[in-house]
Amino acid sequence: MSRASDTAYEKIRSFILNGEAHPGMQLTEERLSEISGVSRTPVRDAVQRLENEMLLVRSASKRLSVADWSDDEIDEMFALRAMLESHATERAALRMDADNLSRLRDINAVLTEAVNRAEPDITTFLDANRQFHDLILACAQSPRLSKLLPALVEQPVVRRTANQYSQDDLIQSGTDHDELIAAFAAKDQKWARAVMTSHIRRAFHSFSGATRRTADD
Amino acid sequence: MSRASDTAYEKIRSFILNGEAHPGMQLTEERLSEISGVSRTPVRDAVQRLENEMLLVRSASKRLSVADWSDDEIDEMFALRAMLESHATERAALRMDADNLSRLRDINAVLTEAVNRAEPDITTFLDANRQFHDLILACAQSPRLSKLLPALVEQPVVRRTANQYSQDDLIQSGTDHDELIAAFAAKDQKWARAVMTSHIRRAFHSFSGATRRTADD
DNA sequence: GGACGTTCTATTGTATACAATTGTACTCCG
DNA sequence: CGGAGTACAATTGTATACAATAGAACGTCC
Repeated sequence: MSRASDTAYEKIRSFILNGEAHPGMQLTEERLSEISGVSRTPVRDAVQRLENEMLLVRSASKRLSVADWSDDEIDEMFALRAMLESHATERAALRMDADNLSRLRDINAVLTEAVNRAEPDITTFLDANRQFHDLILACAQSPRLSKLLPALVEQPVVRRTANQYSQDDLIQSGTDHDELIAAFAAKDQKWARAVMTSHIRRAFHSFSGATRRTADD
Repeated sequence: MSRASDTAYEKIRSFILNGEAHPGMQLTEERLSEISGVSRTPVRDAVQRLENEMLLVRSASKRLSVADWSDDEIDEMFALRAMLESHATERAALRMDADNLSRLRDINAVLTEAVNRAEPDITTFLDANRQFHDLILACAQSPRLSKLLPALVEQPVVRRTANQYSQDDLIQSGTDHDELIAAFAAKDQKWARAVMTSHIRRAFHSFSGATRRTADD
């Protein structure tokens, strides 16, 4: 989109994700306009986008507030993401070419290096991880998927997940990616799909295992 | 959303769907503002929604045009819809209560009556069909799905599909719904899912069989 | 005559002012 | 003292005017 609209989107998004806003917190468009430094018009564009990603919700009558996700909703998000991203992977396996395959290898080399240090570099991991998944999505060549998936790969969850990861988990991520690359190289759609599914399901359990300490523990 | 914004959405949508606009046709915001009778501000809201549904696309540099779907994109849409709606059905099967079950029965009674006439009433069929699927989606109780699915159930395709249907196809739709109701009554998630999947896949083949006559005919 | 650059026009993007709606607090009556 | 009604405040929705940008058309220079 446009410049001011984009900066508004970025600013508001990071305002929400960097913990400056707590779930359920009410926000007026004017407040968001102050935060992002642009007028309400581009703010409204940004807000609509964030509503689609369900980072913001329009409560009762048109009042905006920061979304508060229930455990069930987060579970659902992982389930949907697993479904759609596995589907994307299956498509990508069919359409993968040598160039993109080698790009995937390069990206994962960076990722692997970052997590194998004595002190893993989470930021680099997150960045490379996103690049990796984005490239697969691009290779799937499905405009629909490209529109739907990003709304499911919410940073808050991904980030919290990564922070919960042990170093072994992080390294396993790199290994999963290696196997995906192998599946792509073999043009084996089913294999690729299966690896992606377990990759995401593991992330899910890592996340929910680390954050759900409801009754016991 | 708001009043003007909604009327803009409706007007533009029907402008596109009722064949007044041809795929690829360029549209300015001002033109859309004339069509819908409101100013550009609410038009832009509506446009953003229609972009999400991919009825409109922002070409090259910010110019709006009516979407033109390739065969591959339509295939993909059915595939995604089958996936997500089957998932919704599985969730709904778990959460279905007696009230909603009886509502489904009522809706399908209307549908069945409409398609069993000498001259099937397509409009009533479409309306009842939409209500049926919407209610299942509501019973799935997943805000995410409720946000994602509608963008995949584009009227243009559904409508064209229905028009391609033979009367037997229409009647079969009602029968599918009956079986779904039975699966819900039995609280059998897998059964419900399977019926929904084949319900949508059949619609897909009915559609693509009737409309894909690329080389011949 | 063709290609590049420049001006002009069409279109989108942004800000601001105003209208409509919703929430809130206060008062007045029972 | 409580509740309904009403005025006021806060917030969202809409219109319009203006700014920025992309496209097209024209002219000039080689």
